[in-house]
Amino acid sequence: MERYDHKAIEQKWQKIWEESGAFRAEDESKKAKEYLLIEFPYPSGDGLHVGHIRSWTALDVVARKRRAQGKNVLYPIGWDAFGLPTENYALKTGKDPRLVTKENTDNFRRQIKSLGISFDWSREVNTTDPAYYKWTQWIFLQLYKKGLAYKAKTLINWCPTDKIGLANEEVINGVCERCGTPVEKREKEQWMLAITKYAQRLYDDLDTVDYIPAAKLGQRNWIGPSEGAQIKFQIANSKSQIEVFTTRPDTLFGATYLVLAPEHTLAQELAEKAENKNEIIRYIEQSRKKTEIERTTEGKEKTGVEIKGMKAINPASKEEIPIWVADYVLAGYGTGAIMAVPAHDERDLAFAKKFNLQVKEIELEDPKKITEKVGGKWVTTYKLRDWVFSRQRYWGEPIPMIICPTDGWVPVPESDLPVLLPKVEKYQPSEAGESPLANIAEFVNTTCPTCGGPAKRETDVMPNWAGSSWYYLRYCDPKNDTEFAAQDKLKYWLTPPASPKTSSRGGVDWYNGGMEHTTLHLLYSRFWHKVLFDLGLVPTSEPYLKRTSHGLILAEDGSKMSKSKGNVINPDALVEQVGADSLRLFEMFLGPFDQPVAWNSDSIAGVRRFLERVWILAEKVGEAPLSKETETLLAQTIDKVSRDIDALKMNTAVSSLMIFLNHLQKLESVSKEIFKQFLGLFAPFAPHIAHELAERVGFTREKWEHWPTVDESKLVSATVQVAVQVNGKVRSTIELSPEAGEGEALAAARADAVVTKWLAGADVKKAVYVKGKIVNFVITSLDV
RNA sequence: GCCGCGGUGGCGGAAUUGGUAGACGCACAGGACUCAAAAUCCUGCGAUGGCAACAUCAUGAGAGUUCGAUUCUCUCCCGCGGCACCA
Repeated sequence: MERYDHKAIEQKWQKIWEESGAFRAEDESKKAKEYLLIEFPYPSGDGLHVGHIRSWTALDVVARKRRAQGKNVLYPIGWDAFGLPTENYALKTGKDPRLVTKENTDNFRRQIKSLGISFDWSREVNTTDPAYYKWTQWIFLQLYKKGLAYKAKTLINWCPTDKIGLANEEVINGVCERCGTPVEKREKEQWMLAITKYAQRLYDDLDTVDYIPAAKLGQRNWIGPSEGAQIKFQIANSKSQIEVFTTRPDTLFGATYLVLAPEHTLAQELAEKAENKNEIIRYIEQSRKKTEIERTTEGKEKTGVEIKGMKAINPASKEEIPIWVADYVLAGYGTGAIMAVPAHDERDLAFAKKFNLQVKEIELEDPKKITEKVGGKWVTTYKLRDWVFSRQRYWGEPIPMIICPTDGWVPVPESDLPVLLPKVEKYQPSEAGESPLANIAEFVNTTCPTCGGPAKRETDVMPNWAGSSWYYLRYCDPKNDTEFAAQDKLKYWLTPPASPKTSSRGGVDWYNGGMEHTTLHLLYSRFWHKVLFDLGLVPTSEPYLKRTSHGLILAEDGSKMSKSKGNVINPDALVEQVGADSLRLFEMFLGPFDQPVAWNSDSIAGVRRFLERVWILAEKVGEAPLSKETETLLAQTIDKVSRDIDALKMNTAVSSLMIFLNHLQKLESVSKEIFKQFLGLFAPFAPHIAHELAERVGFTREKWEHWPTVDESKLVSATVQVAVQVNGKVRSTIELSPEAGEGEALAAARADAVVTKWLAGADVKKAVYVKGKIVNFVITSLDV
């Protein structure tokens, strides 16, 4: 047999798989379906990251195993291609983002194909494709029609030099990433999505899905419901009232001052009548200029200013208390105003101490009774805020709205979708900081769909989160140009076959992605899905049944891989040198899948050697007797590998394949049956070499491409080793039948020569036997 | 500061409900093969003492529960990730 030539073998099988459409999911199938999903990548100019390979290979192993188990598997791939890096590259070079995206996706596609990952390429989607974003826009219109999209003023990061709105990511230590100018806050009318209307359902329905605990907890903390009271404080000698939110109405008697957030509208209004008007206005302006990062780097030192000449009345004690403005109170949470109880709150205490405010010790009231007594409301508030959906940028989906002087905001008629993103000369925003689209008269000027008069298009585009909030739906029916996906196809791919017709439980069977996406992306996507569910457009109330996460791959020194640090591993070179199968196996063997690992090329040699030993083993395949030992080890290996794959414990799955190979290698010859079963287990990890060997040994596809089953009767070996402890320390081991009872075990243990020595002249106070595991004698030693 | 996840040989890591700590792999050392080298194969490989049998110690540190703790509880230290004045 010639030596193992990974290049020839991998190219050969990749061609066969491509030409035969081996991994195409069938929309109509008698087989049970299985929908496996990875987070579709952003096609960056850096090319494929070794971290992509880790996560996609793991689900590829699952996909190949499920197919071998007779499932109709959907394992799709696409591109989340709108976004900042491509746009910034266009800003710098003037190159059309469409072109850059094409180049990058071509490169990614080539790289992924060279790894033999069993994606269904016939369903490839791209968020920047008008045939795709037509439906992203269409979903936005449904949100608008349901009253879930609205315009509101918000503060954005603004670079006065570049005249551009910045993402948080582009603000480094309070200055613009590009030019170093201090970033300001600027008020801007933006499209908002009312995700908070779904807060409680997004919270409660986590009980119906199977996410890793950290992901559920992340979502719950982000939504952050808290129960409490809204209580109105009358301002003395005025008609105005300040409404506060508190989780501790029981401490109402101890409220010795009120605090307004600087952004609170009342702060401005009350300042007008205050004795220290200018001081207050200055404070409000200062805190507005501060970026969030500045606020946080200031540490815990509290700042604030009293509204002088004005008092509020504590509705419980009827005492007059001072009113302050301070930026430790956030406008976006609760009512933007708090009652401060220094005796019961650390932050209030710190503030009170700094400004010499009264600290009043009190007896606690019943929270609900006191709330009712002072005319307050019992409410649930959430940390979750509505989703800012506008970007004053170019490389995103145009928001399909038109503003008409007579009719106001009017949605673009569905028949006119998609609103195409026009080509532009310059990717710079307009002088006023609007999207570059605002510079294109042909785009902006249009007619009102309602009155037919002249009107203007919205020039904001959507954030990247838009296209990724529903892509898993498009995979079910990616070519459909009359609906985002046909109902029967959604039903087939999202509904568990066994579930009752009335059940809305279902979704993608298994979604794996990065820990960094378990809050925002998952939450946004769940929100859109629930809206579509309410409209009767998807069959399930949740998008994903199961969610797992992978750990990052770091550079050898434990830092993040990045182009600027020059520590990025290029998978192309490894595929060339050792082959895709070695690289796949190596990444699976690297360490626990859900934990971060540092890259260490040293041990690639080990998995490459493993593949070569499998290659050589094929020469020994023939007629061979089957020993009890081999039978048991086979059963144990099937059992272990099967369970490990389903739990994503890929490193130990590979290790048990190695143990089995080590055993087979010692045999004179290996029976065809054993080798076939070994290949079955091995194929999902190293598919190319497995198929090649199967062909060479003469297995037809029907004969070997199915998942081996465990013969339970073979799983247990005839004897087990049982450790014998004396006072908790292992002194000897004995061979026992796994069924041996306590009497038999203790007798055998006492008969052991070493144990006899340890027990000589001692009182056995207690003897413990755990079946098949351990014997422990507790003795009082006479030596002491 | 809060939340989450981790800390085990020279290195990556393994250890079903508490039950023989170090599987598997890397590196290293010795041997076989070879004129030689590479590759491959065999053997060894936590630390300390001992020729050895063996003994003692050892899973970040310290305590606790238990016949028995890497695993459970408490306190503390360190690393990584996320959030951050959330009332």
